[in-house]
Amino acid sequence: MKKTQPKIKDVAFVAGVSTATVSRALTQPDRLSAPTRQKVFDAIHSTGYRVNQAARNLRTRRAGAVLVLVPNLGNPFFSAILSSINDVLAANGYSVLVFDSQQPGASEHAVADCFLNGSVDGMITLDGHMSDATGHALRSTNMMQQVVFCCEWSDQWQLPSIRSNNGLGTRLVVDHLVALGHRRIAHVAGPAENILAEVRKKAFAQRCAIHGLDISPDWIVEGDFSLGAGARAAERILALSERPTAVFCASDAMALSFITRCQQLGVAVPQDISVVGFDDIELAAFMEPGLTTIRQDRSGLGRLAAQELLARLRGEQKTEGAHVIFAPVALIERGTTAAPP
Amino acid sequence: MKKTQPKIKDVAFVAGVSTATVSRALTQPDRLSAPTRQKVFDAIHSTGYRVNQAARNLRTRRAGAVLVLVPNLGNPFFSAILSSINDVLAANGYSVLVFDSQQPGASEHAVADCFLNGSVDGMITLDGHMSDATGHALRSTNMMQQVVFCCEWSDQWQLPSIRSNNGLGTRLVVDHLVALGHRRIAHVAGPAENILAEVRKKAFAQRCAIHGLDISPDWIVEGDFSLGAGARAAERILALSERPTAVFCASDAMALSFITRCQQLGVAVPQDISVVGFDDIELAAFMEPGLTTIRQDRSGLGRLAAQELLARLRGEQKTEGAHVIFAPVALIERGTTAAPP
DNA sequence: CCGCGCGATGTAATCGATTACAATCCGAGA
DNA sequence: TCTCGGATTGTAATCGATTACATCGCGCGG
Repeated sequence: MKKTQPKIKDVAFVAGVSTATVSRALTQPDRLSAPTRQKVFDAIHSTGYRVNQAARNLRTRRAGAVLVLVPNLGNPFFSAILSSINDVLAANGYSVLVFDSQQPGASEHAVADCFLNGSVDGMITLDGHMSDATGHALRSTNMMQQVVFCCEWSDQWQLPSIRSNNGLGTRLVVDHLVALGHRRIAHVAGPAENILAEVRKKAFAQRCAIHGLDISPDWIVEGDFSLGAGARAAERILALSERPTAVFCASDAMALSFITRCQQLGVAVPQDISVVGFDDIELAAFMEPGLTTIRQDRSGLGRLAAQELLARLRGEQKTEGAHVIFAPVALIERGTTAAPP
Repeated sequence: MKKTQPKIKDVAFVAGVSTATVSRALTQPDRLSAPTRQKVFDAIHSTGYRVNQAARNLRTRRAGAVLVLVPNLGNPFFSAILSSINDVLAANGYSVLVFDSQQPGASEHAVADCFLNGSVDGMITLDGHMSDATGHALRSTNMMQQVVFCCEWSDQWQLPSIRSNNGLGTRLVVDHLVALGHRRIAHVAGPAENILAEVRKKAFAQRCAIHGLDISPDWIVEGDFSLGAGARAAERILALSERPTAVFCASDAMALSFITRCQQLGVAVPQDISVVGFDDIELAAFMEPGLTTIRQDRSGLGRLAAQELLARLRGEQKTEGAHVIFAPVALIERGTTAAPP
């Protein structure tokens, strides 16, 4: 049993060639004659050689890793996206380093400790927030070219962004409810500072206006995408004197707990009130009644983001600045919407 | 604006010291005199210096990264654990590299490509399966010392393992149901080859026997922890001529869809049938009725696993071989259990 | 006053792979 | 026959930090 890992020199010795030849066999096999290549591969197998990544990284000034910033890793919506990002990057020889950006100061830290010291080649962030400090640090090291937003984004930084068509999704919701006959529609929004919350809220207001609906300010409730927020919103909305007949929740999690709270308060869904979510998490199909919602193509979002980043890492980025790709959305009609009472 | 990142040599020049001194300021500040240390830190700030990880890794033969193998990244149960693993490791200067072990051949690949070439220092696996090839590869490179199981485990490899007290959790479930008066209890198990499924199923049978319950083989249904499996199990169990009055599902996801399917088939929970889950995912508290279940300390599991690994990376492992730590579980009584009809 | 020991710092070897440049060989064309 | 070009392979510099060892200076006991 060997004490130490074999190095390229050992392989070269066994194969009877130089270290340069071994290295070339690894990185550009075409440049070697067939017999030499074979000798080297045999030697690699017989010695059990493995390239030392640290050495390779040092020399090539690459890291072979990508940072993925996730706001709240525990949220299943994000982890599905992470999963598909991981698949694509792994298939292309990149490792995925994850960081939870909700950790206090984690985002700064992650960027500082991983990006600037060269331990990652690029970054995909699912978090639309990017502090000035982080942004400037990235810019000053020319790393801005290797950052891609996914799902969320920030208008402050001109960066490529893969996102669902939130405007369309919202319009589909409003149109669906209006078609059913609803004219009093509430909206449980995401947190105020969130770009998705903002876009969906604005699209909701616009679409309602187009249909000539009169939306009371009381019907717009701010949430935070979480389960708890849906329940709280239900209490507020059901307590209103002029109660809406339908609710558009900006996330499935909120829609879910909204419905639960309605049931607990003796309000039937969809008979008394219709509810629509956003995301189409797996559970939406497995509740009773099934949740009517907007499907986001989570694996597509992750895949596209990973591919966009890969293209940039290869130096193929066509467009400079912001390059926005919209992933498709679709209305999935299930059982939580019906005609108003 | 600088073209290139400053290196240690540049800092040394600015500070008027040698590179060795700068390096020492970074890694063992105590060994420097106060004024020198100050000079170096000033120079580091003024140059904007960042250590090059690849170079450091090469020299120190460390990677500063840990691999986490997750079966199905999209599963929120795992992502919560991943999140706490991440917190602990990040706080200790390690990056977290994730891999989805469900990718075909990914597990082998991940270990081969990351572990053996030195790009990670250790591994936490949430997947109880470890192929012979992987295990032997780890052993042959002395990497076995730096592997920790979390949640799931394998008896084949004598490795430290952090797990919930599955036996106790299962006993709590059975005792609870028996105390309510149930004597005909079904079990929706996990997949056959899964260690958690096996342990819970066995504990279930044993505890039922202790209570003198006669469990029909028809009442033991194999699932796979997923939402779909719960619905299918419900169909099978409700169709039985001799129907059980309570069901213990090996995961909350299965319990949830089991209940949904019951409702769809006109069977009331808990009036007609009681249901208990396992995990206590966040949603369990937000459904109606609330899901009675066994709480697993997900963040504790992740934290303990990370700490165990850190101890081993520091070379502090006390015990050789298998070191099992049990995380506490607790019965959370909500609304899906009641006395039998 | 000498020399020992210790703390602080510098010099240079080292980690292991990549790659610019040089050397060699071989066949084709003049 | 000689030269030129291309394909193949070797030599050695290089990436940037760490650290063994050497050096220096200083205080203190003998």
